[in-house]
Amino acid sequence: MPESAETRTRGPYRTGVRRREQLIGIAMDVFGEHGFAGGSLRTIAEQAGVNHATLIQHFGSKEGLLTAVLEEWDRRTVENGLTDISGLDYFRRLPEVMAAHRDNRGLLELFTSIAAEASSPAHPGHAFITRRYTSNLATLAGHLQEAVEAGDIIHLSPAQIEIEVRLFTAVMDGIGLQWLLNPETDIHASVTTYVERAIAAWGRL
Amino acid sequence: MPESAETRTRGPYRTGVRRREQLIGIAMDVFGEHGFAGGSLRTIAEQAGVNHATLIQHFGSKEGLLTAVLEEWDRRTVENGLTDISGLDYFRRLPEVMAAHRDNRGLLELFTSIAAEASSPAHPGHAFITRRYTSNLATLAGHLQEAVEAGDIIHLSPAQIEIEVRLFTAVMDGIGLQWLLNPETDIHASVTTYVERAIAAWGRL
DNA sequence: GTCTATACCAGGATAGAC
DNA sequence: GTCTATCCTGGTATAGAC
Repeated sequence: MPESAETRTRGPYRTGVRRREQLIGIAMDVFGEHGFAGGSLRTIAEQAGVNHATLIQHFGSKEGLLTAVLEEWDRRTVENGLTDISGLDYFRRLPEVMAAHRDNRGLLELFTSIAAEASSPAHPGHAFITRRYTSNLATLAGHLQEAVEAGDIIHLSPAQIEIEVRLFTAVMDGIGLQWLLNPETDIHASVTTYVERAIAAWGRL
Repeated sequence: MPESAETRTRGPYRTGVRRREQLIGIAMDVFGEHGFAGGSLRTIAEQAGVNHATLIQHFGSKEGLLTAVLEEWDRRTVENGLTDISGLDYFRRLPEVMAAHRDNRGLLELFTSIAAEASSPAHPGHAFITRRYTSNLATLAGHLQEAVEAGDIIHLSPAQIEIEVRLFTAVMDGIGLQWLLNPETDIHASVTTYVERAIAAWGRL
């Protein structure tokens, strides 16, 4: 096509970017419902109205699609607030964050099943998941340390802090799973009970 | 042990029963490592030295094999003690039960990934998992109610009891997952901290 | 740059032979 | 009981159409 002098950046790849987002969204649903290994490229492609080869074309492989989905999930959940909250308030807000999963069941299904599936080091998502957990635990530990330094709670050793943030994470993961298994589960009540009890314990440990 | 010579239990299915147990054991490892969808019948069959069609013959389908594996897992974990323990002592023993997972990583991997994957009602293991959770929650609730009636702890409403047993279950599931992702995780320390804190709270809620 | 058609191989399931 | 042969689905790779 070497003829026109003015090569405008006319939108050919707008379609591609949009298509990519659409495919990631659908893949999120399918992986969420059937797990990574259980959700097929052909199913995702069919729901998107494209050929399954298009998925490979865009993401290189099924694993590449998974990575894209996990990154999108990461982006969405990190953005969901709590950026300007710190110290004890961060923990006090967690019940709301958890309750928000009610509106994103697919996302929670996806992350829960991938997290469990990727516990095996051979899984394509293993690195992503371990990084995510390490980072989350560190964030929580930072806020807890901050609360200690602000004098809001008693002193906690690094080992104690690690135990505390692991328990918080466990409660959120575990209650999330129970809600997936039984939507009658009252996420907010359980997590609130835990948060209040933990903060009370930190005051008189 | 001589028994009635009348019972026509001739040898042929001794092999079958033993083979079946062997296959379940291998399937447990493979599913534990690659997940249900990720572990192939051919891999399991190869490790057992039989043809993959033999697996279908014994268990009807891959799903049937999964069910057999889950039931075996159920049998093993239910049997692992705690049958004659009740009330508050039941909760005090949970850290040991959790710590025992260290010797059965494959089983914990299997159950954790299936539990998450099976949160979707369409999954073959959904019925098993929801039944298991319902039953476990009921068992825990029974022991907690017993502790209330024995006067070991303050009165708890049914709603409060549900919250408490869900939190216990969440902690065990969540800490188990974190240990799978990072074997350095100190399961016993975390769960012990939680148990002590919960029991303390039940004394002065 | 985006998409399709097609071929290839692994894996689940079935039927029938030994 | 176990195997072989066969069928269908699904992940991957390539060629070529717009």
